[in-house]
Amino acid sequence: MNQEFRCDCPITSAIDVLGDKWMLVIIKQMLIEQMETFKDFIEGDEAISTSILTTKLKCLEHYGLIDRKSHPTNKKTKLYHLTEKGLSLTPVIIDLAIWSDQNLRGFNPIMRQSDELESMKSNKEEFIEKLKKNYKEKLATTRYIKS
Amino acid sequence: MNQEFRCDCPITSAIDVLGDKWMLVIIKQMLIEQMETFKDFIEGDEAISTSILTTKLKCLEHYGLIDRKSHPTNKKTKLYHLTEKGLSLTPVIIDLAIWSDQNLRGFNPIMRQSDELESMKSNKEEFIEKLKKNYKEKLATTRYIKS
DNA sequence: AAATATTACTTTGAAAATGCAAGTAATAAT
DNA sequence: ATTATTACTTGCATTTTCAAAGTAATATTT
Repeated sequence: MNQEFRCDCPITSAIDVLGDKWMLVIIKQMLIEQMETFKDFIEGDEAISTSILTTKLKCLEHYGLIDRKSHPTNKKTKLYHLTEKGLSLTPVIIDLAIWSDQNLRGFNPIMRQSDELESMKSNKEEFIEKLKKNYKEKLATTRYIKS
Repeated sequence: MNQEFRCDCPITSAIDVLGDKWMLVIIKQMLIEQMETFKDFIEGDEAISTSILTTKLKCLEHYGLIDRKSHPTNKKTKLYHLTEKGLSLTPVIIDLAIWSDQNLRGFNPIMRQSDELESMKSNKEEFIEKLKKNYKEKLATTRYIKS
């Protein structure tokens, strides 16, 4: 978060913020896997450690990609949700999914197959809009009921 | 390049390969700034060090995103070029450019303005195809003439 | 032909980022 | 009242990054 940017290139600046092992993974977990609490992330397949999670959540908040609210009924739980700025990374996430499906299967044999990949490829823009709409709707209704 | 992948998620796998400060920067430098030699990268605005450059070029080659050829007339120069696999990251690069332009200007005040950004946003698919075509055409003709 | 410069590296060691394990404070459940 | 859960923090080890110096092959200059 200090000495933030290497140069004046917009692409490099994006990588200065998002280019590490965790920032985009956390955004993906929120957008696609509906994760919203500290516990959700800790228990995720990617197995992030608590210290890094704390650091990265603060960084995501610093750049305005997520917000952090108290749970309405459980005071010890914090809820992390994507902001519009965070949601606007959906195209990047989807492009990475498509690219990975087409170019990384030979390197990661256990990579899972998704039924959504065909729809992603053929109607990318539509898929992106659906994902974003879906996220916002779930936010507006029943998200934190599990806790 | 060892213990490569965290889990079976395609998006996380893409980040396992591309999620660092350099992999996508180098691909951008090749695609947009027509860099192709070791020296080109060393002298770039991002100021990569020689040891990291060596490591990252090897990694990019390992995943088949670039290839490495001898210069046809200068034997001490190696030429690094994007493969089809590498070129297929163009959508990711463009999405990052658009996102950065819209969301990071407040954090990096020196970020440069590009005339191409409007065209990127309004005709994304077309812009991507043009960039790729352009890259291939330059490769086929006059690239390494400067050396 | 000899000396110098260039290119693409490798090596070394220090600094920074990552990550594990243990601990803590506030709240909730039993 | 005791135990469990959640969201952290702290300390330390490991891994990654990276600057500086060195090297080997080739090219250029004198």
